[in-house]
Order: sequence, then structure tokens, then C-alpha cells
Amino acid sequence: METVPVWLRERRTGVGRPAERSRAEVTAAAIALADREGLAAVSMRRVAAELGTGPASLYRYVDSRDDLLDLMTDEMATEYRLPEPGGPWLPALLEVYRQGRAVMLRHPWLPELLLTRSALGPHSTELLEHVLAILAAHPAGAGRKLEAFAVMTTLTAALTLNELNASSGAPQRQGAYLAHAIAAGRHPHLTAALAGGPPTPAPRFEDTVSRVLTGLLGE
Amino acid sequence: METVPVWLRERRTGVGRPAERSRAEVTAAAIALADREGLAAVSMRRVAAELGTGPASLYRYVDSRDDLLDLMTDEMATEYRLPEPGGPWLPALLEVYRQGRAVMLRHPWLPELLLTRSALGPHSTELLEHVLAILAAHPAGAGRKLEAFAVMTTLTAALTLNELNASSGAPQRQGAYLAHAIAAGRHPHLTAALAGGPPTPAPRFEDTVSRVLTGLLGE
DNA sequence: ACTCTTTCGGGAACAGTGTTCGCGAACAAT
DNA sequence: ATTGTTCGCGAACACTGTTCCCGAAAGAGT
Repeated sequence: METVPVWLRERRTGVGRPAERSRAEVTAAAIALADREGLAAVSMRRVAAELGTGPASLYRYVDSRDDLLDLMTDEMATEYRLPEPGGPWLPALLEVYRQGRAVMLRHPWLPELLLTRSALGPHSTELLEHVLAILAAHPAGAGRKLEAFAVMTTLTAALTLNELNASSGAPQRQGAYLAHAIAAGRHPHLTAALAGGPPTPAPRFEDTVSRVLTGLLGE
Repeated sequence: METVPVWLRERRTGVGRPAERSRAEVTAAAIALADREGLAAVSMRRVAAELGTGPASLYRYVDSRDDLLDLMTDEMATEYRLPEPGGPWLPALLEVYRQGRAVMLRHPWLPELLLTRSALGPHSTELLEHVLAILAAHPAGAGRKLEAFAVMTTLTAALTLNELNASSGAPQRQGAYLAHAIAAGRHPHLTAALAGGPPTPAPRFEDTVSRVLTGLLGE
């Protein structure tokens, strides 16, 4: 029962044969592979091949595939370019999540990882610290602020995942059954909602985010 | 490229040798197995063993494991016991997601499936119809209502998943690094937020949900 | 210069996975 | 009884994450 997260499991250096690669290198290779061929392609063998080594070598840098996924996720938090906290909190937080969406669009495998595992690494912690700084003057309690951070991460991932699914082949799969359900005629409200072809103007990302933010943190 | 969802791929009956089992039976076996041993235990071989057959037989009822997971997910929508729509929308929706959480606590494998795949089957569609009925008098556009449904499903799943992880061995994993980050001293706001031991009173599920709901749908 | 100790690299193997093939059996219709 | 069609499913294929283990490589101590 290993309860220590990856980031606290540093190897001691200076003794024995030096490593030919680094944890960062392995992470970068996995990210490149995921960007190119999707998360399903990130197997230990494929990542190893990416680095020109055998699969067993990766276990010198990472304890398991799950560890590697956590490292990939946390690494994404380095792509934010955030201005110094200051000014009203709402536009500042909006900028944070706008950038979050941009990162996820660049790395389409990210939302799934963010939604299914809840690993807080060093870089994600930096991001949390930044959000808390933005909210420093906000009167809400610490519990509500932490909750807002968690909910907004989830919300951003969920909205972006929807966007990504919509722009790939998925709508046929999803829409096919809905069309059938409407044709069957037993869903009056659904029929009414989808009357005008596609789901009618989908709300803009920033619009939804700022609505939920004001809901979570008040005014 | 098969874009037709499972639910529209019914087999024709009355010709040839009759099937010994049914799609519903296979789904039920998979659900029972997932309830008992978790989602990872739901392999084609284990499900087949549950039914006393060989793994290849399952492919008479289901095109792939993904199909089976979609069937399991949609089946969960039958566990809702919802009152007739009527009255103010907020408490009515709150009841929907309170029940959603209850279903997920009963079937701890559900959140992960809801978060990673977005399959709308017959029973989920019934639930969507119910939510739209609750919102029938609401002035928001159809796009916003549909988005609210998608977002709330995801959010409920994410929150419940967090709850489930927190009540198992996971909090150590998450808390361990946070403690380390605070000890390092470079995160003043984070340190302040976590000053009083645990994250201060964690907001209740219904509280969070109703805040997000009013954010999404106004009022 | 030599050993000692420690770590790294990675081939081979294990236990498992999803899925396909193909054949014999079982039924409905003719 | 024959034909058409479906079902059951053993066997096999190409993968997966992970562990074992051994030889190689480097620094430390003498």
C-alpha cells in the first residue's frame, strides 16, 4: 500500500550508475505521444519505443503507468501564462479558465485525465495558489474557495471535452439515437428543444464559466 | 466506421437458432460484477464466466466491451424514482441530482463511466426528458438547458467520485503532497486556506449543486 | 589500481486483456 | 429432409502492465 505520491518519491543521486534519461524526459515523450496519437496510444511499450529503449527501463523513472499519467497531467499546469494577481477577481479567474480551455484544446487527452483522477502535483499546486491569490480579498471561507477551484477545473474539463467530442465524429453517435427517440414521439420536451435543427445556439464557454463562477462565489 | 449506437443495433428474432441469453442478462451480469469487484474486474472473460459461458459468446449480444459499458451506464438511469414534474424548478432539479448521487454511491463504478463517455441511451434520454419537463416554464433557451443537463451530470459524477475517493485510501495521496508544499513555505495563500487542519467545513453536495444550478440557469 | 556497493538498462517472461475466426450444433421455414 | 440462419464457443492473435534477473557502468573507499 504505497500512499506516497509520485512527486515525493525522488531518487537519491550521486551513487551508482547515473541514469541515461530523466523523469522529465519520459514525461515529455509520453506527452508527445499522447498529442500525436491519443491517450490510448500511451502504453509503456510505445513510450519506451519513443525513447529508443525497452519497456522495463521506464520503471526506473516511474513506478507505474498511473504515475506517468499523473506526471503528464501536472506538467500541463506549466503551460499557463498568468498575469500577476490583482484587480477584480471575476475577470482574473475568467482568464485562468480561458487558458485552461486553451491548454486542453492543445492536448485533447487532458480533460479525461483531469476528470477521472484527482492528483495535485507541484505545478497544479502553483495554479491553486494563484487562484487563491486572486481570491485573497474575497470574503468567502477557505472551504468555498477550495471547492470553487475543484468545481471549476471539472467544469472546464467537461465543457472542453464536450467541445472536442462535438468537433470529431462523436455527434453522429450521440445524435443518431436522439433522432430515433424524437421520431418515436414519446419525448415532447426533447422534441421541442431540438426543433430548430442543432441544439440551438450553444452558450459560449466564457459565458457559462462566468455564470457558474458567480454562482459559486456570489456576485 | 460504425456510427450506429448500441441501442439501435437490435438483432432480428424468429430466424435461426434462438439465443440462450439476452442483452439485458449480459448487462445485468456485468453490473453485478462491477458492483462486487469494481470496474476493472469487468472484462469480457469475467463477465462470460459470470454467465457460465466462454468469452466469445458475449459478442453475440454486444459488439465490443465499450458497447457493454454503454449499456451498463444507461441501465443506471432506471434507478431514478422521480416525482411528476411541477412546482419550482430548483428544488425539483436538486432532487434529480440528489438521486443521481445516491445511484453513484450504490454503484461506485458509475462516475468514471459517466465522465469518460457521453453515450445517451434510452433510459438516459428519459431522464433528459424529465429534466426538460421540469424546466418547461423556464425562460432560458434550449441550448442552455441542454448544456445545463450535460454539465450537471458531469459535475455530479465528479463530486461523487471525489467523495468515494475520500472515503477510501485516496486522501493520503492527495493530502501528502499538499502538506509537503505547505511545509516548503512558498505558498502563503494555500497555507492560510489550510490553516485550520482539514479544508475547513467542506460544502455540502446539495449546497454546491444548487449554487452551480442557479449560476447556469439564472435566478 | 583495485574492490565494493549501488544503481541502471533492458531481454525475457507472466498473467492478463479485447477481439476474430471458424466450425459444429440447433432451431424455423420450406 | 433439406435449407437458411443464427448461436455457442474453443483456439488463437496481438496486445497490455509489470516483475525478474543479470550484466554493465559508475562513484566511493582503500
